[in-house]
Amino acid sequence: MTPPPVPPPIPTGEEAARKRVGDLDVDLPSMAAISNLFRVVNAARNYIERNVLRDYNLTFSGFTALWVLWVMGSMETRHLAAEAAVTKGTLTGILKTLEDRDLVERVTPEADRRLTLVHLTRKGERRMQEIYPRFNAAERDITSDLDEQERDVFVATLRHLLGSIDQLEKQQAVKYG
Amino acid sequence: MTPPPVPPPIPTGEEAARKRVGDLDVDLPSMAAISNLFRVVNAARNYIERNVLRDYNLTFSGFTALWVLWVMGSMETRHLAAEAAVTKGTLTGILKTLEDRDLVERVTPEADRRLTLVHLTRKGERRMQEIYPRFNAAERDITSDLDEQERDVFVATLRHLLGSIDQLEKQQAVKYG
DNA sequence: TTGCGTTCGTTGGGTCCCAAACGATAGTAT
DNA sequence: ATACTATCGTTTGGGACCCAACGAACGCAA
Repeated sequence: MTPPPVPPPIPTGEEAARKRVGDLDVDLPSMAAISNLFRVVNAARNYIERNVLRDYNLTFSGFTALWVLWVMGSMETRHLAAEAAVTKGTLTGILKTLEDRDLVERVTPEADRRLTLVHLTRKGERRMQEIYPRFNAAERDITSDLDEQERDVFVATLRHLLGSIDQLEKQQAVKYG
Repeated sequence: MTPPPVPPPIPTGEEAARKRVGDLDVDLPSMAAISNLFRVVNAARNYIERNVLRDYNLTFSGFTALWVLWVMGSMETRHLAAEAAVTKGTLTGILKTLEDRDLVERVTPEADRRLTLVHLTRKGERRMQEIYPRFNAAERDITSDLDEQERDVFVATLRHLLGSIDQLEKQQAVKYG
């Protein structure tokens, strides 16, 4: 179906960037890696939002919260925030939106009244069963042009990077903690 | 310290995700690729914001706009928006912030008074010369654990994905355009 | 020249996002 | 009991973000 055999295009601006910083002491390969990383995520996010989430009036963040609850089950706010990679304050707003739409519910456990337990409602559960196949189809669309090996290597590198950044954060924590 | 919590602090969730969707007809490798992709970008963005941009009171978006102007020179709003991967409306706000700080300036060309030309001020130029080396150092931090080959393969795959998503968008455009 | 479709940047409304401050609650040491 | 301290989720304030709607400006044709 797709004709173009291989050579991946160099994104607009990469050339200009090379020229501009040519004089300075700049590591070009890491610049290419990070800037293209952000480009890909922006494009992927837009694609998924427009082709899937839009139909359910969900933001990417809202979907992420639902997904975490769906996969891992009911959990406390702070853990959900960590899993969804947002602050507690942000999550409060996201949950408010989702709760207004009856997709999640908050419960205060009597054992410790500081906590808030969040869980999917029936409606939220049904909604996820409806959405996730389409979400995954979009994920497949995006990666379907990679062969099996390229895809596996890609995932391995992503995990590698996650580990590296985690190490960096820990070093910072030691310095300033 | 925290007593043993009811929902265990889950490391990554990849395992849980596999279990949860195990019954459904789901493509697990593409799920791993996309979800880890977003994880990495969240982590990288946080690292850069906290360790570099924070010192200059700049958001990631603000920096991106400055960077595009720095690398590619003065340009019209709609092009800047496209390069920075935000909508025109969003850019209006970003530019307002940057202009309030005298980092950029807006000029209406007489030839076509609908347009707005944006360029870096002297201060903006100096600021970028100051920031970019540190920004690039952070990029290097993040990728420094990859060997040369792994890094190059990674960049090639990112370009590959960019091309794929671009194709997908074009197909949508044909469908609905 | 008057009208009309198009192309700009901006505005408005709702959501998201963070950091910091806050109030309620819980645990512990006086 | 009375403080002190730590830990929750929420609130607040400023910015970012999208989309849809808007008005100004343009270009062209009747």
